Amino acid sequence: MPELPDVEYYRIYLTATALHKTIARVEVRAPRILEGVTERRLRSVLAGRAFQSARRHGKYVFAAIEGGEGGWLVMHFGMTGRLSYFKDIGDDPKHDRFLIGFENGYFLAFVNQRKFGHVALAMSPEAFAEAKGLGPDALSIGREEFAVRLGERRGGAKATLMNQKVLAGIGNIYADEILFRAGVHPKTPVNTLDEETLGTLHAVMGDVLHTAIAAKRRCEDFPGSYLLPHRHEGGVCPLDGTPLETITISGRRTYFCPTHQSDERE
DNA sequence: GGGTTAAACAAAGC
DNA sequence: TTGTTTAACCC
Repeated sequence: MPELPDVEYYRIYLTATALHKTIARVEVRAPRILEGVTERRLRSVLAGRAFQSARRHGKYVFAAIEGGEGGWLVMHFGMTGRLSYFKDIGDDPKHDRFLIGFENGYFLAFVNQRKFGHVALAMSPEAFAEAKGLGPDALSIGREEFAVRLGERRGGAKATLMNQKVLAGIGNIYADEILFRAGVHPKTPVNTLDEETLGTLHAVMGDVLHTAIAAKRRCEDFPGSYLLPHRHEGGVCPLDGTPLETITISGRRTYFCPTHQSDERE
């Protein structure tokens, strides 16, 4: 579930709550989520330091560690996850897998019910993205580069949008939303899209992501014309009431409107 | 061989 | 329920 807009919200949340506060303790409650780092190492890197700033690339949040050797804490939320800043350790959220305690007595928890998330360390967001082979962030990529990167692919539109190596940040939900608003069938091979459609797709992607980030901060308040609120069993197209169709793409449930997203392969 | 896709996997709640 | 990894597939 946490795709770019959700993760951007976590970045903002971390920035608002956890910067410039000296870290007093670190506790890993589910070692499984650690990726290439031990609890002992995390402690030695974080204890006595503070986070300086936070960034995001795709579905990853990075928190800069000031002082010491520097470096960045990296978090990925998997299917289910969020951050929670709270005061009383007795009020710790369910499924908190990684806890950072500050000297002011507050805690920042990495909440991850299904433990599909990851916590890691990196030299920089750039180095991490490079090592992972991530494409440019979906919110920063320009129209030109977007068109070039998609143009050289031959996969379906949805699969390509979700491919983190092509561009980073789009998942199942927002891929459906973007294609719906752009009127593109999810299986359309991207290398058959003309320049104009690619431009539309890029513009729509930016609109959808910005709208979603704003909606996250206003408690799931999405425009009625969006596919998202109708993306369920028996849902209908918000534009004309056509029953939405569902297909499976790469094992993912895909919702689309058969009248507004024509199949260009035919 | 490289790009693409389907299948397998991770964990927990219902 | 979904993102990532792995295996199998296709020019």
